[in-house]
Amino acid sequence: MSVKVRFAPSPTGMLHIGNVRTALITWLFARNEGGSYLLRIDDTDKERSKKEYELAIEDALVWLGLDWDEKANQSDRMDRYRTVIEQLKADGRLYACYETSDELNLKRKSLLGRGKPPIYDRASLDLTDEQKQAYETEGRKPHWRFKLNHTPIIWNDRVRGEVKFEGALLSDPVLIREDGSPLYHLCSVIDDIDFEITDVVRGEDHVSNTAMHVQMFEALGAKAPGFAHLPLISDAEGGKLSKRLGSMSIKDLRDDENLEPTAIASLLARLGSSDPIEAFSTLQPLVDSFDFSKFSRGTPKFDTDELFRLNSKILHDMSYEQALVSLRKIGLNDVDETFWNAVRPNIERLRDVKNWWEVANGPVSPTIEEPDYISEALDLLPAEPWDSETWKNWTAAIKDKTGRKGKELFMPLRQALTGMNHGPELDVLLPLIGYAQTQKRLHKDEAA
RNA sequence: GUCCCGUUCGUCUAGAGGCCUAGGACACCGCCCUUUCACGGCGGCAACACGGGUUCGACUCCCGUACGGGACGCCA
Repeated sequence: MSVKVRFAPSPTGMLHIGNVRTALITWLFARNEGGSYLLRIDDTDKERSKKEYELAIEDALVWLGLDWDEKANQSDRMDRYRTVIEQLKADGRLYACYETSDELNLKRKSLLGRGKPPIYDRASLDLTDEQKQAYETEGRKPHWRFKLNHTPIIWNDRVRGEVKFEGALLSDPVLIREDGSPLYHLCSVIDDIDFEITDVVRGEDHVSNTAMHVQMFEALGAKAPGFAHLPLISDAEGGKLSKRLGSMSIKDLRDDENLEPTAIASLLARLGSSDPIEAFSTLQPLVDSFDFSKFSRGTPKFDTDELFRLNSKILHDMSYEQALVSLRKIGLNDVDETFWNAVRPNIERLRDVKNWWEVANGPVSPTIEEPDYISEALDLLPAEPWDSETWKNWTAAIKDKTGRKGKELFMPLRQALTGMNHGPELDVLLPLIGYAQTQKRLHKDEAA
């Protein structure tokens, strides 16, 4: 049977680095297996779900190159959930509870205070019809819990191996709110059944949920899918991802940091796996090499510096054809192949091309520390026309005249011409700057 | 607090009792290339958390300690 997976974000905010990782790895798995990918929008929380976030999520996935074969919104499936709810009630797997949130909080605190795990005590399970009636007349509405079997729960996880849970150590999950709306656990399991999901890929923060879900699949007469729980990633300091990175949305990385989507994918696809982290300009090699068994169970550190390194590398190797669309997007319509090839080894982000474009087309503030030397150089500046040999001829002449060589010879010229002490090869750059501007920049007093 | 998971070079990891004087990748450092910087090529530095067992032998198995992560919602 071919694999079918889903990525199920809730549209309550921008995708952040952790979400993207799950989305990517799930996708890589599907594509590697030749399976299909469902984008499922978990928008059952009406309060927090927003259409704009849903669109932003889709936008981000498209940008990253993660295409989906099918899309569904949980908000469109409420009727189906209601049907299942009735079935579960009829089967006696759901029971009505009347505690308020405050009462439950109190119970949890008290349990915690006594050094016990805060597991729901099932007090409502023993309510008589009369007692329930009394609550109802009091104006209380029930929320409903799924009655877990107190038996061991075992599954074979693609990442964690055999995972064992004791049913008795889990709280009966609330599946239906007081207002009658279904909660995540219920919707997720029903959808996984209805959409015939073969493998659930998610973060390890879900392992205990999975234990409950396994019993829910059974209760609904379905075979549980396979599971893969990835370790969460932490930030470079080893702390929780939330500090800075948790708020680092994919939008920030794209718009503010100007990163290439493949840089992000290159890092997230391999971080925590035994494959080396390499800069890839397409997703295909990541698809081809994907294997859950390569992932370890430890929590890897996500380092943004690594992201920037990969980004530089990808840019350095990027062909003009590949860069073209992005260059247009940031308004660099006149950059031609010669210019691109000249500057790409010197950029870290695509928009750095702008800086070099300004260096070539002025104005710049030249740095002139040795006016006498620069003025000698100016005297030797060849007449037009200029070509790729001009720089070589010019510097050879300067070398003869001044006896300088190496860094002494070149650096002052670079600084005077570009205002910087690093940059593209000057034999390429010089003709792009042109005679007129070169002459201006070598005049120490006139900012050109 | 309880339960689960983890701990090998700075980082991501290989390692499933003798193959390990612990391998790779990235970073770092050095050299080379380039009559400059960067790019590129080559090389070097660098780790088994700690303490007990088990064993002829432990990075590998067991127990404990420490540290880190996760879970314990009418969020997903």
